[in-house]
Amino acid sequence: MTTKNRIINSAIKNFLVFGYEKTSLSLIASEVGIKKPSIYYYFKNKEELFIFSINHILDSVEQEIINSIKKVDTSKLMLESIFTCMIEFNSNLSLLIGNDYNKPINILNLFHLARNRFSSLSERIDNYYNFLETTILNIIKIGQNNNKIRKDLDDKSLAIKIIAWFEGLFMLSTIYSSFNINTIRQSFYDNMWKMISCENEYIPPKKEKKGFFKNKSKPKTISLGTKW
Amino acid sequence: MTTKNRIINSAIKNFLVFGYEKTSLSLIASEVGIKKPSIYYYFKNKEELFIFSINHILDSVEQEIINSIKKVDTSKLMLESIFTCMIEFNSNLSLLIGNDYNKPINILNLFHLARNRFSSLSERIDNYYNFLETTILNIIKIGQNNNKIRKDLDDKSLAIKIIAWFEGLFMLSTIYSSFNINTIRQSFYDNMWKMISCENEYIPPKKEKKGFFKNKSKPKTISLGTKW
DNA sequence: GTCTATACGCAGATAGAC
DNA sequence: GTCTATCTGCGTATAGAC
Repeated sequence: MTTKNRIINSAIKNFLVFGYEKTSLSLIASEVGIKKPSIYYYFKNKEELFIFSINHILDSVEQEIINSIKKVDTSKLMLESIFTCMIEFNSNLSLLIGNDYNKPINILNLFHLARNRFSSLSERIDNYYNFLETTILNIIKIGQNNNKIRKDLDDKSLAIKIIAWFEGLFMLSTIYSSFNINTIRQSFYDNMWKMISCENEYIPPKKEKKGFFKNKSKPKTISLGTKW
Repeated sequence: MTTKNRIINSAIKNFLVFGYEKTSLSLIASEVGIKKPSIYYYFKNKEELFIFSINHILDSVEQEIINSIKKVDTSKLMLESIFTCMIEFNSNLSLLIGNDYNKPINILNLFHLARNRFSSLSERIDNYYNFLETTILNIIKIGQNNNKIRKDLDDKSLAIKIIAWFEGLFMLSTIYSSFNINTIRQSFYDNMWKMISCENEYIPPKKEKKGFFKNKSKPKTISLGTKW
């Protein structure tokens, strides 16, 4: 592994854990086992190192998603493989960070900072989400054509919704300690599929008239009490 | 408005836009129209000011959610009012930031930083999500009892999923410029309700046998091509 | 390529006058 | 309560030797 690569690795690690400002070049240098001025031999400044790191992460995750989709051939499995891929990419980043840091990692955070600070990264991140959106949209269309995904759901807005769902889960797992993504990932995906797919076997309740929900009849008052 | 309140307002504003490190006390002071050492009269240090600000935000949003739920009486409207409340709280923060900054705000970012840095905030944020989770869970239970929300969806995991969904939308709107939350908020909610509610009028396709999806029969190969 | 030495600026924070 | 003046530390970045 070249010095340059070791610098990049350490940079990604520290940017993920501490953010941009709090990551110091001295820290990166000491982790790599060189002195601070040596970093300037490879990168013009901190900004260039950061931009390089983020681009590197985005290139990798896009490539992994493309590869993983190719291995399966149903819309259900394709969506699942994107989901798995995103989770595993996250896990790999966690691994990169190592056991020393047991703080949750949050790549979205870094993306947000990257966007605000550097316009070139703003474009790159848009490209990434554009790629995700188009990919998922196409999978949905295939699923709808094959009668596997509900046609009453608008494809375009469903695509965005799925992305938001995935990202929201990652986000939540880093800011809500009671929530562990690994314990629910399978049930989450199954449940999501249940909602969007034609395999839905829900049988409407028989005690209510079918028109009930459409009427503007005043529903029973539901006490929210103080219990919760 | 007291000096202390003006400091807090400016602090929230700057922490939201620039994050913790990049927000300097000199900047806050100059915005408020005082000198830096005056801040130390009200707050022990930068850390205390930050912790105070985050607690202030969380208290406000919790209160707004509690108030907004009380005004409606069906599970559909309750969920919708939580969603609306979260969106409006976000808009209010945008307003606070003012037109000068047209960068998207992202409160989740700040929560993540807060968690990692200060353990008292870590607890406070957990409390907030616990509150959200319990509130939504109870609404779901009411909805399921009244045959308005699908009973084949697990209530507890649905609650988490809804939170992830909302937060994911906010997150996405700040890191994906093609996506504007305001243009899709109503269709998003309607669509979500379509997925979780008993009002689902989806009719399974007639050309396929019902057992088709359950068989492990090899599906047609779907070419992903290079077009996308 | 990697180092030592060092410039420079700005951050958080304090002392003490008014 | 608010200020001026000042301390201290650490960050990015550069010059130039080896």
